[in-house]
Amino acid sequence: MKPRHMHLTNDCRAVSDVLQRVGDKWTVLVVSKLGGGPLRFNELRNTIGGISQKMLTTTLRGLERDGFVTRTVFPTIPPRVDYELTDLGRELLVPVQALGDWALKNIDRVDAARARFDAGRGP
Amino acid sequence: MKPRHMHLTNDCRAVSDVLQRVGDKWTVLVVSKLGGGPLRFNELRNTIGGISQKMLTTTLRGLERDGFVTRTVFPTIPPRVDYELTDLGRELLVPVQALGDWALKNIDRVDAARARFDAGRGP
DNA sequence: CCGCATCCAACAGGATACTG
DNA sequence: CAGTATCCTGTTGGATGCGG
Repeated sequence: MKPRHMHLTNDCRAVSDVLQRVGDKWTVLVVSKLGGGPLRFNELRNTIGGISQKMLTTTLRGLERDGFVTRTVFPTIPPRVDYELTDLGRELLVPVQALGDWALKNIDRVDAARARFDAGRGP
Repeated sequence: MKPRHMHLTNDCRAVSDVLQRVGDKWTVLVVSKLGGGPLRFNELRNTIGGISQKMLTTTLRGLERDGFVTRTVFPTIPPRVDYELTDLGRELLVPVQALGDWALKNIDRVDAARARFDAGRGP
């Protein structure tokens, strides 16, 4: 006998799940780089700049697990691994970019608010 | 002599700034509750459920600093504090809810991908 | 009622060194 | 080249107690 509000808590889980993935330090950057087409591990590493090997691996594993990117290994020597957005990943990019665009358009207002807030505190 | 790419790094800062705020544990929940109108501190605390006093305070301060909510103190005894979305806050809600809706619509696909991924690893 | 201060556990994330 | 393993740090967030 499932409570009728079950879907509510579940929905919250779903939403904050996605939001936290989007909010972590590198995911959005990686996904948007992959938006231009498939890239190899080190191509990603270089075009991003500042990301550690560990975090790139971790981020990509998470994205792969959630079905946002595919990982293709070419068994050559030296090895070569391509990462590419799935359909799901490209669809995610739409609302995420909308949010990004909003951020760009309104960052000045946010910065102004911060300056105002900090001014009323420090001195 | 500012480098011509300056705005690029700045843009990144702006975007990841907003994304991290949105991605933290409670911000979106708080903002969406406030979407229905102003609420007092403990009203928020109760309708959310599971948030600690400390985190609610921290979250609200951050939102206030960034200009997303206003904080109104009524100097009564006992004190009463109302929080309300600003115009900026309400505008933020638009792309954020779009992302939330996307999450709800696609959570099944994500869960399926996770199940597939985990199945191919454990045994 | 509102919120700050403190302590503490858990985790995110960076640097480095080592493998196939 | 593309990882895995290890260590170490800062930050996040929960619990509790005090104060206006």
